[in-house]
Amino acid sequence: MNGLMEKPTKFALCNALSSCAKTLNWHLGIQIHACLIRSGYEDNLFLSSALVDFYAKCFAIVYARKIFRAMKIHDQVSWTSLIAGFSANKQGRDALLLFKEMLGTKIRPNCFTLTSVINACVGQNGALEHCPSLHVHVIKRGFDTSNFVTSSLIDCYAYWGQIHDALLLFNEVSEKDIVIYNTMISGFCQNLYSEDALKLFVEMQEKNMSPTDHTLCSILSACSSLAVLLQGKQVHSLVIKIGSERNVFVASALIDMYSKGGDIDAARCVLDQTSNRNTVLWTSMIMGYAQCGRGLEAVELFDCLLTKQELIPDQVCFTAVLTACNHAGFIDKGEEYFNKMRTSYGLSPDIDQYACLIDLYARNGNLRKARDLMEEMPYDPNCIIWSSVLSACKIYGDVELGREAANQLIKMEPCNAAPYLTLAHIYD
DNA sequence: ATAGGGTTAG
Repeated sequence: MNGLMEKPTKFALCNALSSCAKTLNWHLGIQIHACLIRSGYEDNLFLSSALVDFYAKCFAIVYARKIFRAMKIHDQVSWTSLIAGFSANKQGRDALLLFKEMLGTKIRPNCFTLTSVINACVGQNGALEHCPSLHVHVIKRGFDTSNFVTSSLIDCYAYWGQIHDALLLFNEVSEKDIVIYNTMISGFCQNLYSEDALKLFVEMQEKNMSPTDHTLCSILSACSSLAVLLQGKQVHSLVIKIGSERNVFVASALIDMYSKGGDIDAARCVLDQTSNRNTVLWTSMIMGYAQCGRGLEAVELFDCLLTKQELIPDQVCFTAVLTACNHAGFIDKGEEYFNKMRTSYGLSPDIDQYACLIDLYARNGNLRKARDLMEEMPYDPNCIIWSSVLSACKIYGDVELGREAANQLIKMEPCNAAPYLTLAHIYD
Protein backbone atom coordinates (compact mmCIF):
# COMPACT_ATOMS: atom_id res chain seq x y z
CA MET A 1 0.00 0.00 0.00
CA ASN A 2 2.98 2.35 0.10
CA GLY A 3 4.08 4.47 -2.80
CA LEU A 4 6.93 2.17 -3.69
CA MET A 5 4.62 -0.65 -4.61
CA GLU A 6 3.44 -1.21 -8.13
CA LYS A 7 0.07 0.28 -8.92
CA PRO A 8 -2.50 -2.40 -8.07
CA THR A 9 -5.00 -3.50 -10.68
CA LYS A 10 -8.67 -2.61 -10.40
CA PHE A 11 -9.44 -6.30 -10.11
CA ALA A 12 -7.12 -6.76 -7.17
CA LEU A 13 -8.58 -3.76 -5.36
CA CYS A 14 -12.09 -4.95 -6.03
CA ASN A 15 -11.40 -8.40 -4.60
CA ALA A 16 -9.60 -6.88 -1.65
CA LEU A 17 -12.56 -4.61 -0.87
CA SER A 18 -14.89 -7.55 -1.08
CA SER A 19 -12.75 -9.44 1.44
CA CYS A 20 -12.70 -6.44 3.75
CA ALA A 21 -16.48 -6.27 3.53
CA LYS A 22 -16.81 -9.94 4.41
CA THR A 23 -14.38 -9.83 7.33
CA LEU A 24 -15.41 -6.34 8.48
CA ASN A 25 -11.81 -5.20 8.14
CA TRP A 26 -12.43 -1.48 8.44
CA HIS A 27 -8.81 -0.45 8.74
CA LEU A 28 -7.64 -2.15 5.55
CA GLY A 29 -10.80 -1.17 3.67
CA ILE A 30 -10.31 2.55 4.16
CA GLN A 31 -6.67 2.20 3.07
CA ILE A 32 -7.84 0.54 -0.11
CA HIS A 33 -10.31 3.37 -0.58
CA ALA A 34 -7.46 5.87 -0.31
CA CYS A 35 -5.36 3.78 -2.66
CA LEU A 36 -8.01 3.65 -5.35
CA ILE A 37 -8.42 7.42 -5.20
CA ARG A 38 -4.62 7.79 -5.60
CA SER A 39 -4.71 5.40 -8.52
CA GLY A 40 -7.37 7.44 -10.27
CA TYR A 41 -10.01 4.71 -10.13
CA GLU A 42 -12.64 6.81 -8.40
CA ASP A 43 -15.10 6.65 -11.26
CA ASN A 44 -14.87 2.91 -11.77
CA LEU A 45 -18.33 1.38 -11.44
CA PHE A 46 -17.15 -1.95 -9.99
CA LEU A 47 -14.90 -0.34 -7.42
CA SER A 48 -17.53 2.17 -6.35
CA SER A 49 -20.08 -0.62 -5.97
CA ALA A 50 -17.61 -2.60 -3.91
CA LEU A 51 -17.02 0.49 -1.76
CA VAL A 52 -20.76 0.92 -1.17
CA ASP A 53 -20.90 -2.69 -0.04
CA PHE A 54 -17.82 -2.35 2.14
CA TYR A 55 -19.12 0.70 4.00
CA ALA A 56 -22.61 -0.75 4.28
CA LYS A 57 -21.31 -4.01 5.74
CA CYS A 58 -19.13 -2.13 8.22
CA PHE A 59 -22.21 -0.24 9.45
CA ALA A 60 -20.91 3.02 7.98
CA ILE A 61 -24.18 3.40 6.14
CA VAL A 62 -23.77 7.16 5.86
CA TYR A 63 -20.54 6.68 3.91
CA ALA A 64 -22.14 3.95 1.81
CA ARG A 65 -24.92 6.32 0.85
CA LYS A 66 -22.44 9.12 0.13
CA ILE A 67 -20.43 6.94 -2.26
CA PHE A 68 -23.64 5.73 -3.90
CA ARG A 69 -24.95 9.26 -4.42
CA ALA A 70 -21.61 10.38 -5.87
CA MET A 71 -21.71 7.66 -8.53
CA LYS A 72 -22.65 8.84 -12.01
CA ILE A 73 -24.10 5.52 -13.05
CA HIS A 74 -25.32 2.61 -10.97
CA ASP A 75 -25.62 -1.09 -11.59
CA GLN A 76 -27.67 -3.81 -9.93
CA VAL A 77 -24.86 -4.40 -7.45
CA SER A 78 -24.61 -0.84 -6.18
CA TRP A 79 -28.38 -0.56 -5.78
CA THR A 80 -28.55 -3.92 -4.06
CA SER A 81 -25.58 -3.26 -1.79
CA LEU A 82 -27.12 -0.10 -0.40
CA ILE A 83 -30.58 -1.65 -0.05
CA ALA A 84 -29.05 -4.63 1.76
CA GLY A 85 -27.05 -2.22 3.91
CA PHE A 86 -30.18 -0.39 5.01
CA SER A 87 -31.90 -3.72 5.75
CA ALA A 88 -29.01 -4.97 7.86
CA ASN A 89 -28.93 -1.64 9.65
CA LYS A 90 -32.59 -1.87 10.69
CA GLN A 91 -33.43 0.97 8.33
CA GLY A 92 -36.15 -0.91 6.53
CA ARG A 93 -37.94 2.26 5.55
CA ASP A 94 -34.86 3.59 3.75
CA ALA A 95 -34.37 0.24 2.04
CA LEU A 96 -37.96 0.27 0.78
CA LEU A 97 -37.68 3.87 -0.40
CA LEU A 98 -34.46 3.12 -2.25
CA PHE A 99 -36.04 0.09 -3.89
CA LYS A 100 -38.91 2.27 -5.05
CA GLU A 101 -36.41 4.76 -6.44
CA MET A 102 -34.63 1.93 -8.24
CA LEU A 103 -37.89 0.89 -9.93
CA GLY A 104 -37.95 4.33 -11.56
CA THR A 105 -34.62 3.70 -13.27
CA LYS A 106 -33.59 1.48 -16.15
CA ILE A 107 -31.76 -0.89 -13.81
CA ARG A 108 -34.03 -3.85 -13.02
CA PRO A 109 -33.97 -5.53 -9.63
CA ASN A 110 -32.68 -9.10 -9.68
CA CYS A 111 -33.05 -11.86 -7.12
CA PHE A 112 -30.26 -10.40 -4.98
CA THR A 113 -32.19 -7.13 -4.81
CA LEU A 114 -35.49 -8.80 -4.02
CA THR A 115 -33.95 -10.89 -1.24
CA SER A 116 -32.51 -7.76 0.32
CA VAL A 117 -35.64 -5.64 0.09
CA ILE A 118 -37.85 -8.44 1.43
CA ASN A 119 -35.56 -8.65 4.44
CA ALA A 120 -36.19 -4.96 4.99
CA CYS A 121 -39.83 -5.77 5.80
CA VAL A 122 -38.82 -7.86 8.81
CA GLY A 123 -38.80 -5.84 11.99
CA GLN A 124 -39.98 -2.69 10.26
CA ASN A 125 -43.22 -1.27 11.61
CA GLY A 126 -45.96 -1.13 9.01
CA ALA A 127 -43.90 -2.94 6.36
CA LEU A 128 -46.41 -5.80 6.07
CA GLU A 129 -48.31 -3.80 3.47
CA HIS A 130 -45.29 -3.91 1.14
CA CYS A 131 -45.01 -7.70 1.20
CA PRO A 132 -47.72 -8.58 -1.34
CA SER A 133 -46.32 -6.20 -3.98
CA LEU A 134 -42.80 -7.48 -3.42
CA HIS A 135 -44.16 -10.99 -3.75
CA VAL A 136 -45.72 -9.98 -7.08
CA HIS A 137 -42.33 -8.68 -8.26
CA VAL A 138 -40.83 -12.02 -7.33
CA ILE A 139 -43.39 -13.98 -9.33
CA LYS A 140 -43.40 -11.63 -12.34
CA ARG A 141 -39.65 -11.87 -12.71
CA GLY A 142 -39.56 -15.59 -12.15
CA PHE A 143 -37.52 -15.41 -8.96
CA ASP A 144 -39.94 -17.71 -7.17
CA THR A 145 -37.66 -20.62 -8.03
CA SER A 146 -34.82 -19.10 -6.03
CA ASN A 147 -34.45 -20.57 -2.55
CA PHE A 148 -32.74 -17.37 -1.44
CA VAL A 149 -35.75 -15.28 -2.36
CA THR A 150 -38.23 -17.85 -1.08
CA SER A 151 -36.59 -18.22 2.32
CA SER A 152 -36.64 -14.47 2.83
CA LEU A 153 -40.33 -14.41 1.87
CA ILE A 154 -41.15 -17.30 4.21
CA ASP A 155 -39.29 -15.55 7.00
CA CYS A 156 -41.09 -12.30 6.27
CA TYR A 157 -44.57 -13.82 6.23
CA ALA A 158 -43.80 -15.78 9.39
CA TYR A 159 -42.56 -12.62 11.09
CA TRP A 160 -45.88 -10.97 10.34
CA GLY A 161 -47.79 -13.97 11.64
CA GLN A 162 -48.98 -14.99 8.15
CA ILE A 163 -48.00 -18.57 8.77
CA HIS A 164 -50.46 -19.86 6.18
CA ASP A 165 -48.80 -17.85 3.40
CA ALA A 166 -45.39 -18.93 4.63
CA LEU A 167 -46.47 -22.57 4.49
CA LEU A 168 -47.91 -22.21 0.99
CA LEU A 169 -44.55 -20.92 -0.22
CA PHE A 170 -42.67 -23.62 1.64
CA ASN A 171 -44.79 -26.38 0.10
CA GLU A 172 -44.15 -25.03 -3.40
CA VAL A 173 -40.36 -25.33 -3.09
CA SER A 174 -39.26 -28.29 -5.18
CA GLU A 175 -35.70 -28.65 -3.88
CA LYS A 176 -35.92 -27.82 -0.20
CA ASP A 177 -32.52 -27.14 1.30
CA ILE A 178 -31.58 -26.85 4.96
CA VAL A 179 -32.12 -23.09 5.14
CA ILE A 180 -35.62 -23.43 3.71
CA TYR A 181 -36.43 -26.02 6.38
CA ASN A 182 -34.84 -23.94 9.13
CA THR A 183 -36.76 -20.86 8.06
CA MET A 184 -40.09 -22.67 8.13
CA ILE A 185 -39.34 -24.42 11.43
CA SER A 186 -38.29 -21.14 13.00
CA GLY A 187 -41.42 -19.49 11.57
CA PHE A 188 -43.60 -22.12 13.24
CA CYS A 189 -41.76 -21.57 16.53
CA GLN A 190 -42.08 -17.78 16.41
CA ASN A 191 -45.82 -18.20 16.01
CA LEU A 192 -46.02 -20.86 18.72
CA TYR A 193 -46.97 -23.63 16.30
CA SER A 194 -44.60 -25.81 18.24
CA GLU A 195 -46.21 -29.10 17.23
CA ASP A 196 -45.89 -28.21 13.56
CA ALA A 197 -42.27 -27.26 14.10
CA LEU A 198 -41.57 -30.67 15.62
CA LYS A 199 -43.42 -32.46 12.79
CA LEU A 200 -41.39 -30.62 10.18
CA PHE A 201 -38.22 -31.41 12.08
CA VAL A 202 -39.08 -35.13 11.88
CA GLU A 203 -39.90 -34.83 8.17
CA MET A 204 -36.60 -33.09 7.57
CA GLN A 205 -34.69 -35.91 9.23
CA GLU A 206 -36.62 -38.51 7.25
CA LYS A 207 -35.27 -36.82 4.15
CA ASN A 208 -31.76 -37.33 5.54
CA MET A 209 -31.11 -33.65 6.07
CA SER A 210 -28.84 -33.02 9.02
CA PRO A 211 -30.00 -30.40 11.49
CA THR A 212 -27.78 -27.37 11.98
CA ASP A 213 -27.35 -25.24 15.08
CA HIS A 214 -30.22 -23.07 13.85
CA THR A 215 -32.50 -26.09 13.62
CA LEU A 216 -31.57 -27.27 17.09
CA CYS A 217 -32.21 -23.85 18.63
CA SER A 218 -35.67 -23.67 17.11
CA ILE A 219 -36.58 -27.20 18.08
CA LEU A 220 -35.38 -26.73 21.64
CA SER A 221 -37.46 -23.58 21.85
CA ALA A 222 -40.47 -25.57 20.62
CA CYS A 223 -39.78 -28.11 23.37
CA SER A 224 -39.60 -25.28 25.91
CA SER A 225 -42.94 -23.84 24.83
CA LEU A 226 -44.56 -27.24 25.03
CA ALA A 227 -42.64 -28.08 28.22
CA VAL A 228 -41.98 -31.54 26.82
CA LEU A 229 -38.95 -32.57 28.79
CA LEU A 230 -38.71 -36.05 27.31
CA GLN A 231 -38.56 -34.81 23.75
CA GLY A 232 -36.19 -32.07 24.81
CA LYS A 233 -33.83 -34.66 26.25
CA GLN A 234 -33.87 -36.53 22.95
CA VAL A 235 -32.90 -33.34 21.17
CA HIS A 236 -30.15 -32.87 23.75
CA SER A 237 -28.75 -36.29 22.76
CA LEU A 238 -28.80 -35.16 19.16
CA VAL A 239 -27.00 -31.95 20.14
CA ILE A 240 -24.23 -34.01 21.70
CA LYS A 241 -24.09 -36.36 18.71
CA ILE A 242 -23.65 -33.44 16.34
CA GLY A 243 -21.24 -31.69 18.67
CA SER A 244 -23.26 -28.50 18.93
CA GLU A 245 -23.16 -28.15 22.69
CA ARG A 246 -20.29 -25.69 22.36
CA ASN A 247 -22.52 -23.33 20.40
CA VAL A 248 -23.60 -20.72 22.91
CA PHE A 249 -27.02 -20.29 21.29
CA VAL A 250 -27.69 -24.02 21.50
CA ALA A 251 -26.52 -24.02 25.12
CA SER A 252 -28.87 -21.15 25.81
CA ALA A 253 -31.79 -23.00 24.22
CA LEU A 254 -30.95 -26.12 26.26
CA ILE A 255 -30.87 -24.19 29.54
CA ASP A 256 -34.17 -22.58 28.69
CA MET A 257 -35.71 -25.93 27.73
CA TYR A 258 -34.66 -27.60 30.98
CA SER A 259 -35.74 -24.61 33.09
CA LYS A 260 -39.18 -24.41 31.53
CA GLY A 261 -39.46 -28.19 31.59
CA GLY A 262 -38.98 -28.12 35.35
CA ASP A 263 -35.53 -29.71 35.57
CA ILE A 264 -33.45 -26.82 36.83
CA ASP A 265 -30.58 -29.07 37.90
CA ALA A 266 -30.19 -30.36 34.33
CA ALA A 267 -30.15 -26.73 33.19
CA ARG A 268 -27.32 -26.03 35.64
CA CYS A 269 -25.50 -29.09 34.40
CA VAL A 270 -25.61 -27.77 30.82
CA LEU A 271 -24.35 -24.40 31.97
CA ASP A 272 -21.49 -25.93 33.95
CA GLN A 273 -20.39 -27.85 30.88
CA THR A 274 -20.43 -24.81 28.63
CA SER A 275 -17.00 -23.26 28.24
CA ASN A 276 -17.92 -19.77 27.01
CA ARG A 277 -20.50 -18.66 29.54
CA ASN A 278 -21.85 -15.19 29.01
CA THR A 279 -24.31 -12.84 30.66
CA VAL A 280 -27.26 -14.25 28.73
CA LEU A 281 -26.56 -17.79 29.92
CA TRP A 282 -26.11 -16.72 33.54
CA THR A 283 -29.27 -14.65 33.36
CA SER A 284 -31.28 -17.63 32.09
CA MET A 285 -29.95 -19.67 34.93
CA ILE A 286 -30.72 -17.05 37.59
CA MET A 287 -34.20 -16.58 36.16
CA GLY A 288 -34.64 -20.36 36.10
CA TYR A 289 -33.84 -20.60 39.81
CA ALA A 290 -36.12 -17.63 40.54
CA GLN A 291 -39.08 -19.10 38.69
CA CYS A 292 -38.89 -22.56 40.20
CA GLY A 293 -38.95 -21.12 43.70
CA ARG A 294 -35.24 -21.41 44.44
CA GLY A 295 -34.70 -17.70 44.95
CA LEU A 296 -31.95 -18.19 47.50
CA GLU A 297 -29.84 -20.15 45.03
CA ALA A 298 -30.44 -17.49 42.39
CA VAL A 299 -29.21 -14.77 44.73
CA GLU A 300 -26.24 -16.84 45.91
CA LEU A 301 -25.23 -17.59 42.33
CA PHE A 302 -25.48 -13.93 41.39
CA ASP A 303 -23.43 -12.79 44.40
CA CYS A 304 -20.81 -15.44 43.79
CA LEU A 305 -20.44 -14.44 40.13
CA LEU A 306 -20.06 -10.77 41.08
CA THR A 307 -17.47 -11.57 43.73
CA LYS A 308 -15.44 -13.65 41.30
CA GLN A 309 -16.01 -10.99 38.63
CA GLU A 310 -17.26 -13.64 36.25
CA LEU A 311 -20.31 -11.65 35.34
CA ILE A 312 -20.91 -8.10 34.24
CA PRO A 313 -24.65 -7.81 34.81
CA ASP A 314 -26.89 -5.77 32.55
CA GLN A 315 -30.49 -4.65 33.08
CA VAL A 316 -32.03 -8.00 32.12
CA CYS A 317 -29.72 -9.78 34.53
CA PHE A 318 -30.85 -7.45 37.32
CA THR A 319 -34.45 -8.18 36.41
CA ALA A 320 -33.69 -11.88 36.96
CA VAL A 321 -32.08 -11.42 40.35
CA LEU A 322 -34.79 -8.96 41.44
CA THR A 323 -37.41 -11.52 40.40
CA ALA A 324 -35.60 -14.01 42.62
CA CYS A 325 -35.79 -11.52 45.52
CA ASN A 326 -39.52 -11.14 44.91
CA HIS A 327 -40.19 -14.84 45.00
CA ALA A 328 -38.08 -15.27 48.11
CA GLY A 329 -39.25 -12.09 49.87
CA PHE A 330 -35.76 -10.59 50.18
CA ILE A 331 -36.64 -6.92 50.49
CA ASP A 332 -33.27 -5.64 51.68
CA LYS A 333 -31.41 -7.62 49.04
CA GLY A 334 -33.77 -6.33 46.37
CA GLU A 335 -33.17 -2.73 47.36
CA GLU A 336 -29.44 -3.35 47.50
CA TYR A 337 -29.35 -4.78 43.97
CA PHE A 338 -31.57 -2.05 42.63
CA ASN A 339 -29.21 0.62 43.97
CA LYS A 340 -26.14 -1.31 42.88
CA MET A 341 -27.28 -1.11 39.26
CA ARG A 342 -26.56 2.58 39.21
CA THR A 343 -23.75 2.88 41.73
CA SER A 344 -21.60 -0.08 40.69
CA TYR A 345 -22.52 -0.64 37.06
CA GLY A 346 -23.69 2.75 35.81
CA LEU A 347 -26.97 1.31 34.56
CA SER A 348 -30.14 3.34 34.82
CA PRO A 349 -32.98 1.03 35.78
CA ASP A 350 -35.60 0.56 33.10
CA ILE A 351 -39.29 0.02 33.75
CA ASP A 352 -38.86 -3.75 34.24
CA GLN A 353 -36.55 -3.32 37.22
CA TYR A 354 -38.82 -0.65 38.69
CA ALA A 355 -41.70 -3.10 38.26
CA CYS A 356 -39.74 -5.74 40.18
CA LEU A 357 -38.98 -3.46 43.10
CA ILE A 358 -42.53 -2.08 43.21
CA ASP A 359 -43.82 -5.65 43.20
CA LEU A 360 -41.41 -6.55 45.97
CA TYR A 361 -42.65 -3.69 48.15
CA ALA A 362 -46.29 -4.31 47.32
CA ARG A 363 -46.19 -8.06 47.90
CA ASN A 364 -44.73 -7.48 51.31
CA GLY A 365 -47.38 -4.97 52.29
CA ASN A 366 -45.29 -1.84 51.96
CA LEU A 367 -47.74 -0.06 49.68
CA ARG A 368 -46.46 3.33 50.75
CA LYS A 369 -42.97 2.59 49.40
CA ALA A 370 -44.44 1.01 46.29
CA ARG A 371 -46.46 4.13 45.58
CA ASP A 372 -43.53 6.45 46.29
CA LEU A 373 -41.34 4.54 43.85
CA MET A 374 -44.04 4.71 41.19
CA GLU A 375 -44.17 8.46 41.53
CA GLU A 376 -40.45 8.80 41.61
CA MET A 377 -39.66 6.67 38.54
CA PRO A 378 -39.29 8.31 35.13
CA TYR A 379 -41.86 6.02 33.48
CA ASP A 380 -45.63 5.77 33.39
CA PRO A 381 -46.72 2.66 35.29
CA ASN A 382 -47.61 -0.20 32.94
CA CYS A 383 -50.16 -3.02 33.32
CA ILE A 384 -47.68 -5.23 35.12
CA ILE A 385 -47.11 -2.59 37.78
CA TRP A 386 -50.77 -1.73 38.28
CA SER A 387 -51.60 -5.44 38.48
CA SER A 388 -49.10 -6.11 41.23
CA VAL A 389 -50.33 -3.05 43.10
CA LEU A 390 -53.92 -4.18 42.69
CA SER A 391 -53.28 -7.69 44.00
CA ALA A 392 -51.38 -6.27 46.96
CA CYS A 393 -54.25 -3.90 47.70
CA LYS A 394 -56.59 -6.86 47.71
CA ILE A 395 -54.44 -8.72 50.23
CA TYR A 396 -53.73 -5.73 52.47
CA GLY A 397 -57.12 -4.07 52.07
CA ASP A 398 -56.06 -0.71 50.63
CA VAL A 399 -59.30 0.44 49.06
CA GLU A 400 -58.17 3.81 47.81
CA LEU A 401 -55.01 2.69 45.97
CA GLY A 402 -56.80 -0.46 44.84
CA ARG A 403 -59.50 1.59 43.20
CA GLU A 404 -56.94 3.69 41.37
CA ALA A 405 -55.03 0.61 40.20
CA ALA A 406 -58.24 -1.03 38.98
CA ASN A 407 -59.29 2.11 37.13
CA GLN A 408 -55.92 2.38 35.43
CA LEU A 409 -56.05 -1.27 34.38
CA ILE A 410 -59.58 -0.90 33.05
CA LYS A 411 -58.43 2.11 31.05
CA MET A 412 -55.49 0.15 29.63
CA GLU A 413 -57.28 -3.11 28.92
CA PRO A 414 -61.04 -2.44 28.76
CA CYS A 415 -61.85 -6.04 27.81
CA ASN A 416 -60.07 -7.62 30.74
CA ALA A 417 -62.58 -8.47 33.47
CA ALA A 418 -60.00 -9.34 36.13
CA PRO A 419 -59.57 -5.85 37.64
CA TYR A 420 -63.35 -5.51 38.13
CA LEU A 421 -63.42 -8.78 40.04
CA THR A 422 -60.44 -7.89 42.20
CA LEU A 423 -61.93 -4.50 42.94
CA ALA A 424 -65.17 -6.18 44.02
CA HIS A 425 -63.17 -8.33 46.43
CA ILE A 426 -61.47 -5.26 47.87
CA TYR A 427 -64.83 -3.68 48.66
CA ASP A 428 -66.04 -6.88 50.37
C1' DA B 1 -14.13 -7.98 -10.71
C1' DT B 2 -18.52 -5.88 -7.00
C1' DA B 3 -24.32 -7.87 -4.16
C1' DG B 4 -28.55 -12.01 -1.70
C1' DG B 5 -31.52 -16.74 2.41
C1' DG B 6 -32.30 -18.91 8.37
C1' DT B 7 -28.03 -14.95 12.34
C1' DT B 8 -30.61 -17.56 16.70
C1' DA B 9 -30.61 -16.41 23.48
C1' DG B 10 -31.87 -13.94 29.08
